[in-house]
Amino acid sequence: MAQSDTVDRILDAAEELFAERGFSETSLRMITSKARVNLAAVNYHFGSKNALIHAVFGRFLTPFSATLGNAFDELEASCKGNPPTLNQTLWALTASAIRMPQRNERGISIFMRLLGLAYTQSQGHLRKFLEQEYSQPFGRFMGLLKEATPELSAVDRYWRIQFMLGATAFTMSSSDALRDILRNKLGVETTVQEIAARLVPFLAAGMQAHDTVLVPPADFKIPVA
Amino acid sequence: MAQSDTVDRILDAAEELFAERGFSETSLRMITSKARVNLAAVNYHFGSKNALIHAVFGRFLTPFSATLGNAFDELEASCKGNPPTLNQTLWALTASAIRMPQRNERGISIFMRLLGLAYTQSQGHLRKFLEQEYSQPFGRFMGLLKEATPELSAVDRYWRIQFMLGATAFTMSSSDALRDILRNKLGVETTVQEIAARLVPFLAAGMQAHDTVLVPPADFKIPVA
DNA sequence: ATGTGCGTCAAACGTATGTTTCAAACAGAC
DNA sequence: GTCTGTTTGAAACATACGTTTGACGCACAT
Repeated sequence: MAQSDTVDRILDAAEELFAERGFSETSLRMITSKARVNLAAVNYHFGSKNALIHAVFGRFLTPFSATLGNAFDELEASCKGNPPTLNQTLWALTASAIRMPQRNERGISIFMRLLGLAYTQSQGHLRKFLEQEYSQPFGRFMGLLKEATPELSAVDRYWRIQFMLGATAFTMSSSDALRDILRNKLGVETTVQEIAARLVPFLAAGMQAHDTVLVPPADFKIPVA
Repeated sequence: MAQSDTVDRILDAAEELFAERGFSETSLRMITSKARVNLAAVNYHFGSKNALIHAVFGRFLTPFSATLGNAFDELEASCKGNPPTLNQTLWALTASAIRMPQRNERGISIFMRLLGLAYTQSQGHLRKFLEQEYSQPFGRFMGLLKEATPELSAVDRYWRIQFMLGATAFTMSSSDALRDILRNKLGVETTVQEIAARLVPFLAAGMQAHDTVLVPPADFKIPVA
């Protein structure tokens, strides 16, 4: 019943509202009234709205990057010197995300949506915070991708990684809405696990595509690598 | 020197600022001062900020959807009854986007970034506007995709289309920044055409991936379709 | 010349935001 | 019980926002 109650209630409410509506579109008054907490509590406990945003990310990103590090350790150990394959690397990441202890059943959606927003919304302070706080696991993931796709040129790999990030961040950032559409249109229920299970093969196939350019329009200049 | 000047200056400034910073993060005062126009001009000419956002989209989406319609017409005519292939369909879309008359050299980047924002930011009014205004070309594109991938289940196709949209919108929406990084890191210059030439094979390969799930972690439940 | 309609302008409106203030309530140590 | 540092409470702060207002200037038809 000490501070923890207020702090956690604020973080819970903020997390949910940010995921629903974005950062600029969520006011402190929405957060504090959802958390049933006084308005001043946010600035008292966190200092500012931006610091609250950082705290929301830190709360799940710190344990996640630890989990991810362990997953990569296990993966590399089980490969005994050989570099992990692309599929293994992607699955290690995906499984780590999905296995994170959830505060509630929507935890994974919220997690993903927040990451997507972080990447998409141009909140400069957030990107800076994430870069200097979590560059290590990100760099390790990149290194594994490089080892898993030695046949790609650096430029090709760079762009394809961007494509993967895009497909993932974008899909996850609106996964709730997309699930709703699918339910109404085809009457199908979908879990985040199922989305991930469909996403990984898509990414792997794209990452390993042969670079042949098929049937471009006649007047469309194909650049040479 | 009539109204057109003011209206277009507002649209130009708004387009650029929206693409840079998003919708909520761009105030009317930023727009009008960049356009060197009186604050009240926006509400006078457009009625509201939301209507201005719609106008920005309409200005390039209306000619684009016409161009795209023609491209699809040509493509279907050249196929004489056979449905166009996935590659042909993707190239028709890509080439139409690239061939659009540009207001300046960054036109295509701005175009793509705005589309990405429209998809990502939870601006309800924008989504509604786009749906009721441009559902026809979008639906036609979806139909072509369906004919080009008859082997996919409806659910698989739905998700893979979302993945494609994500990779495209996301990459294009930050293509300026990504190009800068590539220039600084590898000393390589990149055009939007080159990005497209790399993106299309990636998308096509992902779209046609075999749905085999390789090397999932032992305790990761693979959902069955 | 004169009135009419359209576009511009500076100023203000009401509302909502993030943040600050300061008194009251509370905890635990002595 | 009293003191001390921490946490809450209601209220106000200054600022920024989208929008509205009414006066003003200017073209052009009468």
